[in-house]
Amino acid sequence: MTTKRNTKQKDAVRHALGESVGFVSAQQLHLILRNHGSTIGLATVYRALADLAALGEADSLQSKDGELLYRACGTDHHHHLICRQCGKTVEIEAHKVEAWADDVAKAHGFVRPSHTIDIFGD
Amino acid sequence: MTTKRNTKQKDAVRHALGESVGFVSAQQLHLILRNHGSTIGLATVYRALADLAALGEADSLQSKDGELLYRACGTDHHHHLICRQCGKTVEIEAHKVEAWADDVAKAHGFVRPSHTIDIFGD
DNA sequence: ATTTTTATTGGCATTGATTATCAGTAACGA
DNA sequence: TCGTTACTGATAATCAATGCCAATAAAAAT
Repeated sequence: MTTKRNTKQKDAVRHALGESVGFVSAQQLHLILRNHGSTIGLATVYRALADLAALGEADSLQSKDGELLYRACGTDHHHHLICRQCGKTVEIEAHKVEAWADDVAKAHGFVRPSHTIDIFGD
Repeated sequence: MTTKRNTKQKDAVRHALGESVGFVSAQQLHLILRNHGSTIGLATVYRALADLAALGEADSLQSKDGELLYRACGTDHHHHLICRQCGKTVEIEAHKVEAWADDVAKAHGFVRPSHTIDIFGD
């Protein structure tokens, strides 16, 4: 079977993501890493971010124009309150709302419910 | 000042959107219209959809891969329960959740709160 | 430690959705 | 009807994201 390997590049992405405040795009992270002397490739940044997101180490959401943005996070599920202007982000708890979402899905016969809940303001 | 004009193309898009069940992309709508004999341009479909969305006549959301999807809708605010497989869509009411979202935003000093709440299942 | 295996990398080409450009067209008020 | 100018449609351009592939470097095996 295929086994994941730990590479310097993935660590670099993980670290850069941890240093960043708020959400960053793969392109931005790539630039940041290059500016810090790394020779990491753009495709690698995309792959690393996808892996981190799959592992639950990173959290992703889509910006208004469809760009995928990432942010380091714990493994607990949570949602965000995001400033439209400065990008400042606040993590929020939404247990009751999540339960509601699951109930609504089940009530309509849907299985494996998931949801996207994000709040924006200025 | 600039005045909006009513054109056959915009009407065609409005109509095709009304006929469609669930969410459709601009590309899909363009194909549908061409298959029905229209010579409408792709760019025009994009412009018409953006206008309709701005007017509140259409509702938009982003698919998992970043594609913008549109759907005709009334002016009342609502949310969606969407099947990941077939795209079937159910409109749902979420007054309590919307109130919660506004409260959370205000509690953190954010103004002009808006939100995106969508539920997915199979 | 050295060799072997193969997941991963990085540069580049490609895809695909969306937007910009621009000359020609048509909506709407005068 | 006429003139203004918003709108259209074809095409080119943009840009995030992915596919491709020879070269590299983790782990495992020796």
